[in-house]
Amino acid sequence: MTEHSDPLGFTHHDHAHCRESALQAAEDTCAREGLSLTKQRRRVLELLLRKHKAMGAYELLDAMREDGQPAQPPTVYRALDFLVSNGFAHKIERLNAFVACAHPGERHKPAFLLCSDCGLVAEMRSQGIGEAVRAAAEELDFALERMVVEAEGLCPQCRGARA
Amino acid sequence: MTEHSDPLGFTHHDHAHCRESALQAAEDTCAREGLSLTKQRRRVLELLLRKHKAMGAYELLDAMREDGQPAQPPTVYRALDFLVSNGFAHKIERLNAFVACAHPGERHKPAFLLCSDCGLVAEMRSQGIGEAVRAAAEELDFALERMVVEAEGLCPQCRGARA
DNA sequence: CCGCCTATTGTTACGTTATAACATGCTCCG
DNA sequence: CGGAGCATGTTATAACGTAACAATAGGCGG
Repeated sequence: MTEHSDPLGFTHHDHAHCRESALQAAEDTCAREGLSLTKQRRRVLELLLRKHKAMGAYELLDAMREDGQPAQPPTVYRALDFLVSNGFAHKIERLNAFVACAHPGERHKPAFLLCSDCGLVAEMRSQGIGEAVRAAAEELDFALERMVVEAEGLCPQCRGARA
Repeated sequence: MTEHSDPLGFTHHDHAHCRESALQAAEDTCAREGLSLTKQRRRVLELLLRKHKAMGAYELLDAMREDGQPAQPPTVYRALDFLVSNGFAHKIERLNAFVACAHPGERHKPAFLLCSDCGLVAEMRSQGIGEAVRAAAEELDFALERMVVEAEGLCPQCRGARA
């Protein structure tokens, strides 16, 4: 296993497990930090985990309607704000979409791989990239607060399919 | 001078000069590669260079209206598509906005610093970050095509102002 | 238990960003 | 000339996101 291991999405994995453990991590963190994982917040997080891909806010709204419990845009955006601020989900700027965090609980600066063919979104653990950005910022006396790193290209499968 | 030198925006610079040279570089590149820097495309590039900051498409439209030559959204988005595809401008995903490229002509994978206080957008030359992303992608057998790197935080000035 | 405070959610309406689809014009070249 | 291909104009609408205010719910001191 390397520092980039487990880029959620490149390999098969126990889906039910990752879903359960992510929810559990969210509950634990909320309990520990006095945050409330309310019904709507939990619902949105479950949807993100269920589909296990990047979803737009309106895609979430569609899913909520299909579940028989429709909601309005502000409801979803508020839930997403909560999830993102607390590290349970991330926004993919390039796609205007959201994914459940693949490493909840760990404090991390996420970096993503986006497949332009199949739409896969994989979250990397990449110490190296975070370090490089931090170093560049420091050299310019820039106080880094957040970083967006999204690499686009072809995932191994799609790359193969084109050969 | 380091590899991160000249992050356009941190230092004073000859504005008229950078504007002229960017336009010249665009013309040269177009001539060399058989692209046409048409009136609308040139207009949008000039506006980006004139304001020398990140501008939204509708901000550009406002400017065009004020110039007495109004245009419609598709016109601007098409010009921006051209400029971005050919490396004369970049999209800042985090801001849904566009900036003129600070290093036109050079083939590069841009990385940006965004000041969350004053709105400054600086384009870094950062070999290091590009390398780190490339390495991470390679390790996962991911065919990197494009990267989005946007570091948010406080620029030196704003950081100082808070001290 | 009650009433109050605060956080969360509901609801309506709207602002901002981006694109589809089709018509028109422009230019280069045979 | 004429048509092919690219660029632009034009209209309409899709997709993404938020402001503002009302209603509700859940915890806590009295």
